Amino acid sequence: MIYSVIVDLSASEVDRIFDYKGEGYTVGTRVLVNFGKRRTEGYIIGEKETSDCDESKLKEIVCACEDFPAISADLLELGAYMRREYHLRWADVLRLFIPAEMRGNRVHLLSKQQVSLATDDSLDKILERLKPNATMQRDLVAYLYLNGATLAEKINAEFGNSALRALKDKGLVRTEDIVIRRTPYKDLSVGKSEKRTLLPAQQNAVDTVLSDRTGRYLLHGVTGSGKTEVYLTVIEKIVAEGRTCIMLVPEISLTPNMLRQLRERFGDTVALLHSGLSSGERFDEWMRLKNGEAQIAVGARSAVFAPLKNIGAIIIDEEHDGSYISDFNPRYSTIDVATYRAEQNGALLLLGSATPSVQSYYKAKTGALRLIEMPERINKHPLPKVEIVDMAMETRRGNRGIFSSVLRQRLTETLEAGNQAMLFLNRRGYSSFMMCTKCGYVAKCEDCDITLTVHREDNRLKCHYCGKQYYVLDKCPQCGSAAFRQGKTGTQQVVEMLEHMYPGVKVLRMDADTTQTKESHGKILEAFRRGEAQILVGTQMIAKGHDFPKVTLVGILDGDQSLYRQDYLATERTFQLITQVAGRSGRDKDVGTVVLQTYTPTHDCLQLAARQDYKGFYRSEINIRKPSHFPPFSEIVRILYSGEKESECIDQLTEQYAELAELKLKHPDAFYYLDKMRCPLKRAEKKFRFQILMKLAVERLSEILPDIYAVCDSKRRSGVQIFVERDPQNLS
DNA sequence: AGCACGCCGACT
DNA sequence: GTCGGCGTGCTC
Repeated sequence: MIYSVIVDLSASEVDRIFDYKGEGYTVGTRVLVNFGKRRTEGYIIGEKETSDCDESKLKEIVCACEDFPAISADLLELGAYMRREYHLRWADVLRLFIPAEMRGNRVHLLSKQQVSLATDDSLDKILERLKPNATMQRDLVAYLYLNGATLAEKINAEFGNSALRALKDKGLVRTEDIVIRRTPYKDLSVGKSEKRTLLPAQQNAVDTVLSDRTGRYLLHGVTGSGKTEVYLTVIEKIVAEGRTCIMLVPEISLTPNMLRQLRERFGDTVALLHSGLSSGERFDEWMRLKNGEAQIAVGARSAVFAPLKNIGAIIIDEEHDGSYISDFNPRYSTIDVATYRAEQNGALLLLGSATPSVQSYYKAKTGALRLIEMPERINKHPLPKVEIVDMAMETRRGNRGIFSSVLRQRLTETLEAGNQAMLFLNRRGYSSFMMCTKCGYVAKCEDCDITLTVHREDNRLKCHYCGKQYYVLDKCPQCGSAAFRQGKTGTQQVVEMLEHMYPGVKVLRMDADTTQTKESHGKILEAFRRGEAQILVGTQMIAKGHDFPKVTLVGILDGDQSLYRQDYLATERTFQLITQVAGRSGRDKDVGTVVLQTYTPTHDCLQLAARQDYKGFYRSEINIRKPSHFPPFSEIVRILYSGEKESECIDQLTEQYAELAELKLKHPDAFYYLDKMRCPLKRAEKKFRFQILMKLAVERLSEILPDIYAVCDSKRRSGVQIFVERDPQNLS
């Protein structure tokens, strides 16, 4: 038999099928092959009787890496789809489908010795066969009789190795190897599963979703409306029918909470998949899904590739979240992948959000998704009251600080009432830049076109793009002056200011700097939940999903910040962020307050976010995007060129741009827009950056995309990296 | 991606 | 004279 093999090398030159000879392999199996002068792993993606190339040239497959096909037929099919849609390499796609450490044989099943009695005789009968003074042996036998099979390591620790050996020699006990499953969050406290009654809105949502088991749904429910309960009930029904489910949450820090709720309900049939697990845990959880021990996969975006058969439901919580679109190779949209898998398996797809992406809501409006609404909070808790504070006014009144007088007052009230506050500022570090007041010099990274951020803790300047660190300047390298002005306040400085303003009040900070170790995330959140601090200061990452009953005040220090993004998603991201952050306030019985500080208090987006008026926001946004042909009325495609030599990048771009211009001439109605330019981020990690941007007609996309991808592959020069992105989320 | 082959500068 | 730089080409 001839097998089509993809070698596990990520390079465009070898991104094609190589034929090998072999007997008795199954498609989807990972194999070892001799390739050129060396040996590498590969994936069998097909089999055939004859090869297109000279069969005498074909080598023999060395052996299989595992004794089962690691990749199922439908995942191979998904891989082919992703390769076509996103212009990815086979190897990069296939790697998504297996635990990383399976490659190179770096992870194995963990097996341990287990000790058990070798006879069914009664305890007295066994003890008769032992000498009265063999106390250790007698104790051990009694222990095994009472506790059943026990791990050898435990027996050895408690009874010693010689007693065990003696009993084994007598044939009274036996040892055997058993497979130990490494379980993530083993000691997560799991409560009793109580049968909850659904509220009418929840029941209605569940009924609608289950009315068509192959439907596509968008569940639009305000924060606190009880979407999770809807997900759990749907999963319960689907699993009861013998089918499997995938439940996705936007980021790793949210998985423990979802895992707890799933385990309460479904116990061991839940497996967790995300990149934060240890390699052993990830492998074992993957194996449990693969061999059917677990039927429910929960995790961040990569869990969409869970090795499940007969999928009945794929649920994506907080579907608008940017983390569902991977930002670098292999780049894909989790929602698209989920849609494909749902289609393949005849499963239902359920997207949920309090602030759906404009894209998804548009799909709901035009019929591609069925819209389900839950407009009220559980128990009719009112949404938090949002006060917009005009910071320009504050400045005129002489307050140049980062806290408005309103926020200070609310903060004081909150602390006096014994409640907690969260302050949100999407800028980490101490201050955003260091600038010479004499000549205007601003410290920048040597390798990137990025302004360096001041970090006080270790007194360094850091590049937030590549992470490179520099000593803090004592004099200006340009003019020698020692007079510096510092840029906008970051989270570190906010904490310092708060500690000064409220002596004795404990403040916690959560941002990329304080969450570098694996568990620090959870630890900070737990400490805050337990009330060990009264104020939590943080970036993006405090905005999502976490429930803090004692938080009654949320302060958004710089509500404008994400509006300054120079792309069409700026408003959408700002609206989502503010609504999400505001949703953290007043989740218990107290009415929450949100103080939103801004220099543009009349901006539509902020006004609508303050009223939590999603539909108003959607209407205003769609009215802007339609005439200007922005998504969902087009699809943006970007080709990014980067390389250390500026001229090589320009040459490569120019050549391919000419081909695209020709393509546009041939299909004028497929292009709304085509242009080339330097990227706003001119240089990153020593590489210059240029881009071609296109806005394409959605209905012509499937026809024109292969041509565009072909252009990306043509006339390639070494030294220039080319990266194509559909629907880029940031255009830096 | 790797590893070979192949043609030009500074050294035991 | 050679050792070794990395440019181009190939891998079933």
